Formats: sequence, C-alpha cells, structure tokens
Amino acid sequence: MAGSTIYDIAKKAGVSIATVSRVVNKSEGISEETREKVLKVADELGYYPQAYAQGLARKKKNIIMVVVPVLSNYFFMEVLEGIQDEISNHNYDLNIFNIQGKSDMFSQVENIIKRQWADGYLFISTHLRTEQLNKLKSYDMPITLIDEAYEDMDSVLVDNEKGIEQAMHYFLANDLNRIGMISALKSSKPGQQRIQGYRKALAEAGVEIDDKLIVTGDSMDRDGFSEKNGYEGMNKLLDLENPPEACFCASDIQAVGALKAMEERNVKIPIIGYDDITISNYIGLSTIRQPMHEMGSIATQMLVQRMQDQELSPKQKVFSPELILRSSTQLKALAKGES
Amino acid sequence: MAGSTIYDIAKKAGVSIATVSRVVNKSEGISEETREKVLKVADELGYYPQAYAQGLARKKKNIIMVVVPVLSNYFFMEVLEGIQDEISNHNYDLNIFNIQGKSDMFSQVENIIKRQWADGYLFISTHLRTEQLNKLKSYDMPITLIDEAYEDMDSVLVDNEKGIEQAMHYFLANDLNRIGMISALKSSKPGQQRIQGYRKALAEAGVEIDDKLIVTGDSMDRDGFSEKNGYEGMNKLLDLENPPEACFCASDIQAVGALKAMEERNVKIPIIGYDDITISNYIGLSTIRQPMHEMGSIATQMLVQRMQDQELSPKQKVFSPELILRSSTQLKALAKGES
DNA sequence: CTGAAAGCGCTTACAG
DNA sequence: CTGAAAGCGCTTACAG
Repeated sequence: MAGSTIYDIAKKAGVSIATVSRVVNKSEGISEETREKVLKVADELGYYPQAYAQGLARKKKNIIMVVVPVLSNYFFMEVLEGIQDEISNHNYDLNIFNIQGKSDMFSQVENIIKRQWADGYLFISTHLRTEQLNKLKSYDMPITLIDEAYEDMDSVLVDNEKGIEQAMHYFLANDLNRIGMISALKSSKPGQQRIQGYRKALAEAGVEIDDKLIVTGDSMDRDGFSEKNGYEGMNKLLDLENPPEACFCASDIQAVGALKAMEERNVKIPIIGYDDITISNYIGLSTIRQPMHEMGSIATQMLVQRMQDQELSPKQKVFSPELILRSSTQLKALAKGES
Repeated sequence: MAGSTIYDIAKKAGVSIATVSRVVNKSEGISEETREKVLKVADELGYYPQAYAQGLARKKKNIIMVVVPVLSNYFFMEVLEGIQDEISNHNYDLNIFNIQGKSDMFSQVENIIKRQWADGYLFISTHLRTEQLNKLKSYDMPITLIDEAYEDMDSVLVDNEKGIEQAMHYFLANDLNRIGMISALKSSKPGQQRIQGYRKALAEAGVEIDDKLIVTGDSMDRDGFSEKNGYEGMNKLLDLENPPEACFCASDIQAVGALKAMEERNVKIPIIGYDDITISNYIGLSTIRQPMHEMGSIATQMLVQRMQDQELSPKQKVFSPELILRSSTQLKALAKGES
C-alpha cells in the first residue's frame, strides 16, 4: 500500500497515466465510467499525487510559507492565529519553516527563497538588514514582512516608538518620572527600538535619563522575551539604590516575570507591558496593544494579492499601538497615597 | 536573478549540469578550479537547488514535518520548543503543516502522508481513532505520535488519569470534597479523558459525583483550551446554588481565566490546572506538570531512530505527570480558617 | 575529474 | 474522451 505512484494506478486500472492524473485532479471531460474505475483503484492503493513531483511539474506549490526564527513566542503565536484564519479563506496550505538559530540567519532565509519551497512567503520578525532585504527582493518572489519595515516590500508593522511614547506619557502625566525599562536583548531589533522609544520619550519630556534604569535579564532565550528575563530584570531594578517608581517592559511575557519579582519582594509599582497577549487581560496587565491577529490576517491578504499580481507596488500597513490600562497601573494610589 | 536553474549555471560556467550538481552538493573529486568557477557563477546567479526537484530526484527530503490541528496553543508551543531543540542536533529541516479545522481532519492527515511531504512525521494531539491510525500505519511512513496513545506506532504521552488523580487526592486529603471541574470541549479526546479521570478519582474515594460541578465555558476556540473558556466555566461554578470548595481545570490556560473570574467576584478557592506552561510558575498556579519540552525532544529522537530503521518495534514512552503545588492551592487556610 | 543519459513522479499541450 | 510524449529541475550510476 505504501508509496504507489501514478503508474501503478494506471496499470491496474488499465488506463494511461494522463488519465489518472486527470481524474485525480478533477479535470473535466472524463467519462464517468473511467472516473469511477480510476478512483476505485486509487483508493485501494492509497494513491494521492506526490507533492514534490506535482510541484515540479506544475511549477506551482499551492503553499504559503511562514518563515520564523523562533517558534515558541507569544507574539508569533497570536500573529499566526490571524494568518491561519485568513488562509482558510484561500486555497493554500500553510507551511511553517523554522530557521535554526545556530548558523547565519540570512543565508538560511536566502536559501529558502532560492529553493522555492512555496509560492509566497510571510516573514515574521526576521529583522534583516536593508541590504539583505534588497537581495531578497531581487529574487522576485512574493514576500510579505510582518513586524519589520522595508519600503520596497509589502509589510505590516506597528509603530513601536509611538507605542512606547504612550506608555511613557501615561507615567509622566501621573507624576512618575523615574521609570525603569526592562528590555529584551539589545541585539534584537525590536529590543533596540523599544529602548530608543523610551529614551526619546523621556528626552522630549525633559526627564534626565538614568542608564541604570535600563536593564535586561540574563536569560537569552527567545531573544530575552521571556518570563525569566523579566523576573531577573525587575530584580535588578529593585536592587538599585534608587529604584524606579514605575516600569515599562519590552513585552508582556517579561512583565509576567517582573510582576512575580515584585510580588516576592512585596513591592508594587505601576507596570506596563507590550503586546497585549491574551493572558494580559486576565492577569490585569496594562500594556501597549499590537493587533497581532489582525497583523497576521492583513499580511496574508496582502501576500495573496501579490501572488496574483507581482507588479503591484509595495504596500505598507502601519498599525498604531494602543495603550490599554488595567489593574497593573492602578497601583499609584496604593504606592503613593496609601503607603 | 530570479529562478536560475542548474542549466543556467552549467552553461555560464561551461560545464555539465552533473558537475554543477556535484559542486553544489559538495561531492568529492572535483578540481578546485572548476569548483571555484561553478561556485562563482552560482553565487552570481543566486542559484541553489530547488527543493522539489531535488526531493524528487533523491527520493529523500531531509524534512521532518510536524502535523498539528491547532497552532496557537500553549501545550503545542512548548512541545515544539523541545522538538526544535532536538532537531538542531540532526541534519533535518523542520516544517510544520497546519491542518485546517474545517474539513475532515483524517483525510487531510492521510493526504499529507500520501503526498510524501517529508521523511518523517510528528503528530501532535491529532487524536485519531484506532482504525484511522491503522490506516496510517499501513502507509509505512515513520510517524511518532505525541499526546496520543497507539501501541502500533511510536508514541509519547502522559498518563492523564494518573495526573488528575493526584490533583483529586490532594484536594480530598485536605478535606475538600466538593470539587468543581472546568473541562474543555467534551468532543476533544483529552477533554474526555480528563473528565473520566475526575470521575474515577472521586468514585474511588467514595465521593458522590455531582454532575453540575462539571462545566465548560461557551468558548469553543482551541477546543475550549482558552482563558475565556475557563473564565466562563468558573463563573458557572460560582453561580451554582452550592458552589464547589475547590476546582480542577483541564488546562492551565483555562485556570488563568478561572482565576480572573474568582478575583472579580472576590472569592478564593483552591485551584489546580493542568500542563504547567511556563507562566504558571509566575502566576503561582498549582498544576499537573506534563513535561512538554521533554516530550517534544524524546519524540523527535524516536522519530529520527525510526527513520534510520523502519523495522524497529514500536515504542511507547509514557510520562508520569507530577503535581506541582503553588500559591493557588494555599488558600485553604484563608477560605476555611480565616473567613 | 567530468559528461551523457536515465530516471524521479507528475502535468499538460498536442493529436486523434 | 483518451493516450503518447515532452518537460519540470534535479541526482547518480556508468563510462571514459
């Protein structure tokens, strides 16, 4: 039963392979009689066209491929949900290609494109350099970037700086000037951007920046976007001689860790995360919302369009982040007033 | 630059396609001179072998494919992390195939196998029926099941009932007899199993079972394994005339929702979840740990072994779940003593 | 060390 | 309505 080919079916059904192919692909103009005969044999022998042979012959794979550096990440998971939902409206299968952290990321990404795995690609948080994106562009493959800006390709992203600004403004407006920042790894692009946003917002407000308030945990997993990293980061902040009176985290998942550190030490300062992953609503975490689900579905739509017409001019979709206030920032009264 | 083939390279470099193939595949016995010449041209033209053509010619894809019904799920994410880690020790690429919820799941799964996408498959939580697994078995492809039991294939799973038993024993031993159960959708296999474990444990302890205490939320997303579902479930429990004095949740993520419902209503009863996803530790949720990461890596190891020798007899790896006590069960004093 | 040729399993004009 | 044949882009014995 294993591994029967179109030849086996043709032989057993007493027809040509062309006929088998037509039946299996539901082409028109096949007599009902042969159709049934072929289908019966195909079912008996467990036949269905091999993807690789079919893809080669057709020069079309019917696959949309998501390319990601790290799979186990909440942001990614929720974006993916949006992709999944949207893709179910189209006739494509979804494949995810996990690029391994070890060797050079760009060469891996480049090879994926060269190898022509799919008809179109969704790159999530790959954070490539402009010259690298230019190179990719030259392969002339439909690609949509998510969480990454590049004007010569379709991309959907969120205005990071603006989001952070909102968080900062909120703190400052509430008279909280000494604001800690728990960052992700500085080597990660969004990590950098968020730090920059932090600095910029403070600078504009005329608040002096204390570099000691910008920390990250020691856990490098997931580029530092982890509970553990946030936990460690908050502990560093609280160990400071002059600890912050509020805190901004580069991601909700870090904030989860930070919250725990606070609880253990029995201190409470207002804290704002970044992302608005689903749990944040349930644990009362204030945050900057990125519309992850929508980002995924919009990106998929854009990609599908481009696959139909590669001549379209590149589109950017920049979402504005939104500050969501929950209980984690309602501690001001507690912290200042009541204590 | 886009889409050059081995013929283009051969022509431009003035060699045969066989030579190009050998150079690109790093075969031995190629003069340094031609090697360099070919490599130079290949680089200029951005050539790398097309995956589909190569796979067809070699009859080997070098791909391990993970097949999952629902991507955005914490259990899956953590299992995946283990898979990812282990796979980086081997020379395979990782592909994830997302089967769409809409049409018949089994026929989709069957087609994936028939289409020979990969050299080996990891099925996570597909929960197929025995006859279906028998059918899959007949295709004679290396498959390892995760979170699913079937004695004729390699599989790694956790003894669900035993886990639930532990939670129940803990409650009962602490004099908590009226135990609520927030279940996932009853149509899901693990959902069922967990309800069964609940009933069994109570029956063995001679505690009368009140069916009103077994609830699920109205949110059907992710088979009911969601925050929202847990939130709704807990609200139903607390709306009961005679609400439970403790609660068991079919997953941690549901417990997160349940916790919120309790907080809003300002009630606290001991609660135990299931899975031990990373955040649970940070929010103090007691739970039954499934070693997800390890399950992923062990399953991958088993699969790789089987890909080397399809004659191996099927192995089962059954993990014992472990009760992890955290603050969410330390409320007994509060609930009973102090109030 | 290198090339000509067969073959991998399909699809799809082209004929009939 | 059906088949013979070329072609998709590779790999790999086989010869030399």
